[in-house]
Amino acid sequence: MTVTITEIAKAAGVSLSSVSRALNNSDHPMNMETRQHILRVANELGYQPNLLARSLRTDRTYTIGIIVENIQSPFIPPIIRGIQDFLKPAGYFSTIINSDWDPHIEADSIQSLNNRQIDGIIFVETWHRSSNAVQKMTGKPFVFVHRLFNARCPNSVFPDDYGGARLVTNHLIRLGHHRIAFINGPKDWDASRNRLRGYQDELLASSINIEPRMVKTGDWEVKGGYLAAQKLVKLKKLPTAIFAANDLMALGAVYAIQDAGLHIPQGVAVVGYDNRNFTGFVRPAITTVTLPCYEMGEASAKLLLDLINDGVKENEPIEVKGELIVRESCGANPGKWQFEDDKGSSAWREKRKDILRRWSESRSRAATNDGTCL
Amino acid sequence: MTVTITEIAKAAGVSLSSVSRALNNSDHPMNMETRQHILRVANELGYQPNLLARSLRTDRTYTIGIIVENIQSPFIPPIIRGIQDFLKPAGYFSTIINSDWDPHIEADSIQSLNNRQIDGIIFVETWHRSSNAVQKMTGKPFVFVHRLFNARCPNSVFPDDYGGARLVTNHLIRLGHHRIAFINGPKDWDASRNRLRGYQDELLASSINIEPRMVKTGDWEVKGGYLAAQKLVKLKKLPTAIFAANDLMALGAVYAIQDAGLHIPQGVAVVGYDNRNFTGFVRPAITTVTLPCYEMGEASAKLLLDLINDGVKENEPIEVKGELIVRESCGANPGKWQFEDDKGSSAWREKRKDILRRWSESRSRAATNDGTCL
DNA sequence: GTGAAAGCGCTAACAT
DNA sequence: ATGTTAGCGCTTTCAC
Repeated sequence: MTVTITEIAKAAGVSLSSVSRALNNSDHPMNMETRQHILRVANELGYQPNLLARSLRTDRTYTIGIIVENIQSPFIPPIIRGIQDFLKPAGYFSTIINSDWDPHIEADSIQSLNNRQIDGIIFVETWHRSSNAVQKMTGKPFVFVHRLFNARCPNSVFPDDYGGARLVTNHLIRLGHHRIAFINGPKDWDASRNRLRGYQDELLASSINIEPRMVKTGDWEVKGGYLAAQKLVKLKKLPTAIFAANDLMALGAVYAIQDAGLHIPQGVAVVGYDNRNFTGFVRPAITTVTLPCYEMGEASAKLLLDLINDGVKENEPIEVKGELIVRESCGANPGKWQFEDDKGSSAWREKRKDILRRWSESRSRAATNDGTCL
Repeated sequence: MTVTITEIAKAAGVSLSSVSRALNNSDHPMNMETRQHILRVANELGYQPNLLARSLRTDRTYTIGIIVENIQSPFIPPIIRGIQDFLKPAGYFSTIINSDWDPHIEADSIQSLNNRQIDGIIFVETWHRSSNAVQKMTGKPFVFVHRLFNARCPNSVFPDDYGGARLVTNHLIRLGHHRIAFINGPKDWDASRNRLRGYQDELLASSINIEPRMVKTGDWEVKGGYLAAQKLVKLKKLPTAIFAANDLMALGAVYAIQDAGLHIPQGVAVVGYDNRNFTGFVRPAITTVTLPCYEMGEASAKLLLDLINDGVKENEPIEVKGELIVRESCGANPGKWQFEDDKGSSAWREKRKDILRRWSESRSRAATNDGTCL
C-alpha cells in the first residue's frame, strides 16, 4: 500500500506534474495555495518518495561508492567518517566495498557500482593504477584519498608527511636534542620517503649533521621498531632521541630502550607518527603527529562533490597537514601526564562533545526501558 | 552512449523480452542458440545493466542498510566486514550510516533507506527501541547485532558474554588461582551483568567463595580499571588474579599493579575481555576473550538474508561464542611471548592469509609502477 | 519459443 | 499556472 504521486494527484484533485513540482520545490511558477494544498495532502497520506524511480529519470542517485582496502584497517574508518559527514548535508549516501588490495575485486566493484548508477567513487588507500578498471567508469568522477604509492596525481588527497616529520624533528631540536635517530618504514613507501625527507631537511635547517647510521629501516610494526632501536641503543654515541616513522615502531623502540635499561624520556626521548589510539594510553604515552584521516576524508568528499557538480576535470592534488600531539615520551610534559581515553582522531574530538551529550540523554532513556523490544 | 537492451534487441534482431530472458537466465523456455547469440551480441556491445531500472520493476535492490553508532568505534568495522563478506556472494551491497546514538538521526536514516527501497536493515550497537522509527520500515526486515542493552529480542545477534566470562574464570582457576577479583563495567550494561554472572557461576562451580569486596565497578576505560585495581591491591588479602570486564580496564589494572610495586603475572595475574588490537603488543601482552565481532556480523547477515528470502518473521536470538586468547598477563605462557602484530580480529586472521598473498603480488607490481597515474 | 505491450514511480518537455 | 504526455531501462504478463 505504498502511496505514489498519482495517489496524491487524485486526492488533491490536481495533475501529476503539479504534485511533482510541489514536492520538488520546483522553480517552475506555481500557485502558493495549490502547492501548500498538495504538500498537506502528501503529508496526510504519508507519502514517501521512491528515490529509485526519481534516479532513473534524473540520472543522479545521490549515492557514491567508497572502495577501501579493508574497512578494518586502522586509518580507514575515520576517513570514511570524514567523507560521510561531509556528504550527508548534500543528501548523499555511500556504499562501501573492500578491495583487499585485489585489482580484480576492485575492477568488479567499480563495475557493480556503475551498474547501480552511482555518482562517483572515492578510492581509499589504493595504489595501483586500476587502469583497466577505471576505464569502465564511463565518465563518472573519482578521487583518490591516502594513496599509498605515487600519491601525487590529479584529484587526489594525501597527508603532508614531509611537514609532519619536520614538525616532530623541530620539536625535538627545540627540546635540546642534537643526536636524533630516525626509524623509517620500508623504503618504497611514499610515507617513508617523505617522512625521511622532512627529518633530514629539518636537521639541515638547524645545521645538524645527518648521520646515516642514525637512520634505520623498520617494517611499520612493533617488532621492526624494536629491532631498529636495539641497534641504535648499541651505538657508541647514543642518540638522545628516536623518531619512529609510525606509532607501532615507536612503541617497539620504547620497549627496546627499556630493555636496554634506559629511561624514557630522560635517557632517550621517543616520538611516533600517526596518532594511533593506543599512543594515549600506553606507558609512556607517545608523542606523535596526527595522520589527518578524518580531514582527508572531508577533503576528498568535497573534491568529489566539486567534480560531480562543476565538471572540472583535473584538480591539483590536495595535501592535508597533521598536528603535533605532545604527550610523555618526548619529555616536554614531565609529570603532567594523565590517562587519555580511547576516543579516536583529532578533528573528530570536536564533533564528539555534541554526540556525548546526546548519548547521555539517550542513556537515561534506555535505563528506564522496560526491556521489551520493538 | 550507454547501451540498453533495446540496442541489443536491434543488433541481434530479436525482441526486448528475448534479450531480457537471455540476460537473466530466465527459466522461460528458450532456444539455446538465440540465447547464445544474444549473449554474444550483448558482450560485443559492452552491455552493462542498469540496476536501477531493474530494481524499479522487481522491487528488489540487493542493497541493505547498516545503521551503526559510529563507524570509528572499535567493534564496528569487524562487524561490518563480517556482514559484507557474507552478503557479497549473494550480490548485496550495503549502505552504512552513523546514528551517533541519536534516535532522530536513526529515524531519518531508516526513512531515507526506505525511500531508496533497500531490502533490509541491520542495526549495529543500538539499544533503544526505535519504535517510532521502526514503524516507518513498511514491512522490510531488520536485525539487531550487538545490541548493548536488553540484547535478547527476536531477530538479534549478540555475544555470549556469560560464557566468555566463565572461560576466563575457569582458566584462572585451573592456573591455581582462588582469590580472583573482578573489575566490572557500569552496572546497567548487559555486558556487565552477563560477565559478572559468568564470573560468579564459575567460582561457585569450583566451590570458591564469592567475596563482594573482590568485585569493583569501572567505567570501561583505562582510568576506571586503574582506580579499581588500586583499591584491590590495597586489600589485606591480596587477590592473586584480576579479571577485568574489558581490555582497557585490564590495562589500567596492569598499571595500578605495577605502580604498587607488584609484578604481572607473578604477583597478580590479569585477564581482560574483547581482544582489542593493543592486547597483543602492550607489555605484558594481555590474555583475553574475543568479542566475536566478525562472526556476529556474519550471523546477522545470514539472519537478514533468511528474513528477506523466507519471510519467517521472528527468529530466536542468536548467541555467538568468544574464544580465550592466552598471552602473557595470566601467567600461562612464561617467557614464551613474542610480539604480535596489529592485525585485527580472530576469524579474520584466517581470511587474511589469502589476502596477504595477493597484497605481496600486487606490491611487486606497484614497485615497477612508473609513477604516472591512471 | 518469440514478440507486443503494459507499467514500476517519477520528471520534464511541451502544450494550453 | 496547470495539465498532458513521453519516456528513464527494465521485467513480465499475455498473446500468438
